[in-house]
Amino acid sequence: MPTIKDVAKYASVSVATVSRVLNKKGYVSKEAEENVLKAISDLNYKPNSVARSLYHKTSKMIGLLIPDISNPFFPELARAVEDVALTYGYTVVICNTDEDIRKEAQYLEALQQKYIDGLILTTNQLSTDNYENLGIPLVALDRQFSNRVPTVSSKNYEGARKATEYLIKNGSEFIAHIRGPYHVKPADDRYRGFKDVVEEQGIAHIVVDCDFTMTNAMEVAKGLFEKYPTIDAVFASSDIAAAGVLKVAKNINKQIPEDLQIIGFDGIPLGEMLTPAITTVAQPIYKMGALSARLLIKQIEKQLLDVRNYEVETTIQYRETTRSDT
Amino acid sequence: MPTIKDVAKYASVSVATVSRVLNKKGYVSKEAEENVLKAISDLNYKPNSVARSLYHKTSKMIGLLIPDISNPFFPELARAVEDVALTYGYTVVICNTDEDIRKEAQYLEALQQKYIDGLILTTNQLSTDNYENLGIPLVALDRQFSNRVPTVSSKNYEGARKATEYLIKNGSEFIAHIRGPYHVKPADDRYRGFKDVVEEQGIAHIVVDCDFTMTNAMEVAKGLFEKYPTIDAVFASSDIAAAGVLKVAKNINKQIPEDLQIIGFDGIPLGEMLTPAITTVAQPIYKMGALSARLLIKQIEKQLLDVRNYEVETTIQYRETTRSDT
DNA sequence: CCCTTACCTGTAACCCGTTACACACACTAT
DNA sequence: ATAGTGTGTGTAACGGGTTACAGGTAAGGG
Repeated sequence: MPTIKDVAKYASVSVATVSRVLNKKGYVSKEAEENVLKAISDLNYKPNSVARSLYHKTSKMIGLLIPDISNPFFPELARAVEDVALTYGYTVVICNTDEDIRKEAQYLEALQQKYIDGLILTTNQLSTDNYENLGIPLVALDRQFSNRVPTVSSKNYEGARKATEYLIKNGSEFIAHIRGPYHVKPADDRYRGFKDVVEEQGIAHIVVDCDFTMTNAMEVAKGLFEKYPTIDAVFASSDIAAAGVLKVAKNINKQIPEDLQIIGFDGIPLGEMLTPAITTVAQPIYKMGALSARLLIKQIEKQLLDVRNYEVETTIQYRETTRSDT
Repeated sequence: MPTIKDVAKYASVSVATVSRVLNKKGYVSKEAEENVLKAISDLNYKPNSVARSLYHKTSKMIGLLIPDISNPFFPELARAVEDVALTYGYTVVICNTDEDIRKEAQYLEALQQKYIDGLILTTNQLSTDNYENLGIPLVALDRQFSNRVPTVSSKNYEGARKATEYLIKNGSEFIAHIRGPYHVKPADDRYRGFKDVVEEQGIAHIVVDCDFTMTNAMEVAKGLFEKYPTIDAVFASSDIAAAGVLKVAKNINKQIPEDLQIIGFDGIPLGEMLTPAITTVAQPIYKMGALSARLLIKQIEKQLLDVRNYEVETTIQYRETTRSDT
């Protein structure tokens, strides 16, 4: 690979002139510029971005910390981040943290040593300081953890309310909520939305815990239906959980949506692939990912943020696991 | 962030000594070592990997070029690559190429400029030279493209044969094959496996094309069932396609597996989530990803490869879209 | 004709590690 | 006493860019 020195020699100028041409900075005569340009193309010269990084202390790389790319919620998010990053000339480093504090710390250290330009966080096991001390721009995606960090999330509370109200409107009288993990903000908000509505309207209800896996959701659902056979609707905190509920319900021959309504949350593609397709409170996942990437890059490029916190709308996707459809 | 000079000053030694301690190379007295170690921990010094990269022309980063992370086949692969990479101290840069020649070229250039240490390729739009000219270790994953490049793939031809034979054994007499894109080697091999079996056994069959999306699969399946209502089995080249077929079949009230058997290929988690769960020719996806990462890192670290090409076994996951189950 | 200003260019320091090389010392072998 | 080996340490060049600074030329104004 040719270096800037080779180009300089070939074009009979100094490296400074080459650099000036490359960066379109400072004065360069037309003649010199042409020579340099020709040298660059003749030698097929590509500036070395590591050397640039070293000097500028930036890397044109951003990190995306997610719990697990194989959780179907994240690929679309990652895709959006990557798409936006690419258009601005950034590359994305994906880090699966498994919500493990040690892996997270390990990644943070590695990324910092590489002069990573910014971080999108959908995970926050470490204390806030650990992130802020990195001294680089951050965006919290889906989960918020500090009011100093710009955040992109969706209206989880409202979405949960809408879902619950919809189930009730369709005639359900005993609703189960399968909630997500406790330390996760969206799961808490969805739970609150559910609880507030059922309590306001005096509807019989039950809440059970579940992690992010479908296997767990199936176990939980099985136990639920055995213990409370009269449950006539389930609001699941994720589409994965809803899919698990659906599978169990079909196995025990419940008619969907006649005997049991199911509504999920997230709006992942899986929901539509199932039969019956799952009604869900959809978040604009791609949009959230893209938005957070833009928000991050804006910070990196020292632009002022007009809005620091985005709460995007959720919309109910009316599909086949709920009755009536308006 | 402290630099090696700060550490040297604090420990009253030269930077060379600090470097020697860091890399455990050359002679260092016990006393000096202790001082340096103390300085490192007192100052919380972390060596700057960009500077290291510049000198060593390596980056401890590997690139993973995939068509699209939101295609459910890839997250598990990416996850495996990332897990292995992490244990060897590498970070992974994910590149969604969309099978687009220009995006691929753009990534290749960016990665090369960053001194990327190696590449795992599941995509090959560019000509072989473009990859080999990078002068870095490569691994072809899922698709092979040159006998100079170590490859990890699964026995697509055999898997397809097994699937087709299984459908026939279960009594199907008119089998459709929904094949994948033409330029993709695994799709071709699966097609050949299917064709050879139906021709050997003189079974009525039809082959139709389809891309990687479920929407397309649904369109294709709809057309197929309208035109050939007597089709009694479908072998789809991917689980996504199989899911599309299943959905269409259920919509037109075909009894699965009584009226119609469906078998997919890949073994993505989705297959199990559906009801009925899709019988599929499963590839050990995680294993393939992990294997290719190890293969790549071995090359990067100049170890000799005892085996250069891995063809992993496929296994039929007997589930609910096929009859009998042995 | 002198001074200012715009334009153009090169030298060298800098970013932060790594390592070749030189030098110094202690000890053994001859 | 002298050469040779193993230790221990520092200086400086290097990797490949960027840029402050110095210095040079030409044009325009007074």
